[in-house]
Amino acid sequence: MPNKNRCLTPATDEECRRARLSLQDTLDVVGGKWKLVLISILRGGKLKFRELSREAGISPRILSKELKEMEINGLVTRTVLDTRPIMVEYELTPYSNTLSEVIIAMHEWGKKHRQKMIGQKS
Amino acid sequence: MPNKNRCLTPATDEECRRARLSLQDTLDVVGGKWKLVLISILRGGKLKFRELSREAGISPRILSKELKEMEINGLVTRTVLDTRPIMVEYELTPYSNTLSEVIIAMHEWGKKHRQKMIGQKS
DNA sequence: GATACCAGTTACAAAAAGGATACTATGCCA
DNA sequence: TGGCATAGTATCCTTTTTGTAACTGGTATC
Repeated sequence: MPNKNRCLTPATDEECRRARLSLQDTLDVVGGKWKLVLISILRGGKLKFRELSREAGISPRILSKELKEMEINGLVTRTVLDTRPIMVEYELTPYSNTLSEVIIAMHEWGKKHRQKMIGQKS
Repeated sequence: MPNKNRCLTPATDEECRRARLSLQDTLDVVGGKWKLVLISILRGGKLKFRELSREAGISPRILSKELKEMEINGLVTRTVLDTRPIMVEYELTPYSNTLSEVIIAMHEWGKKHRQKMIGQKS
């Protein structure tokens, strides 16, 4: 029996609207081209600004902007090291681990999708 | 003992690179402002062009473009109904269900993140 | 014939994102 | 003093994305 409202999991239109808002909240925080990629990279351990820039292939200007936003949202910490020359380490916060499921789900899907695409070629 | 490579789950740098590529593949297909939102809406059942436009609050121009890309990627089907005036229904494909985990993970995270943000206000 | 509905498209404008390059400031080393 | 490395910033420009408004074409209705 088909359901009248616009969602499967939620029971009411109101819950449905809220579910969509949640999705959009997530997209506001980790949407865009870089944030999830940066988190994915940092899951391997803290990195310095330059290293991160090289690793991700992202220009310093954009990287700086992304990291600031991620710091505001509590996803990374910024630590200035007392070295010469000064270096800055970026590290994921424990809170960022709550995104694991999202990232892993996207890893998995991308892998399967690529296999599907390759299969279709022949 | 800290690991030398840049990932936790994968064992080698090569696997790590591939994991990141998978993530980026996924972002290529469902990244951007609208695609996951549209899928989320369509999970409640097929909708006509206008309905979808109103429901998502997206202009016809963008909606048309997004739907074309999603059709190419095998995520939605487009069916012209023989009605006056002609209407077109968009429906998720079975393949799009493979994105469930991604969407649900993002729903959940957005919900929790919002609660965290509200908690921090006080 | 005027009006209204549907599914889009077209043309134009605005905004956001991204990239390249050069630059600041600090301090080491030779 | 000059050269190098670090972490960014500043400036300029191009590309991409998004939005608005008007419009096409087909059909029904008043």
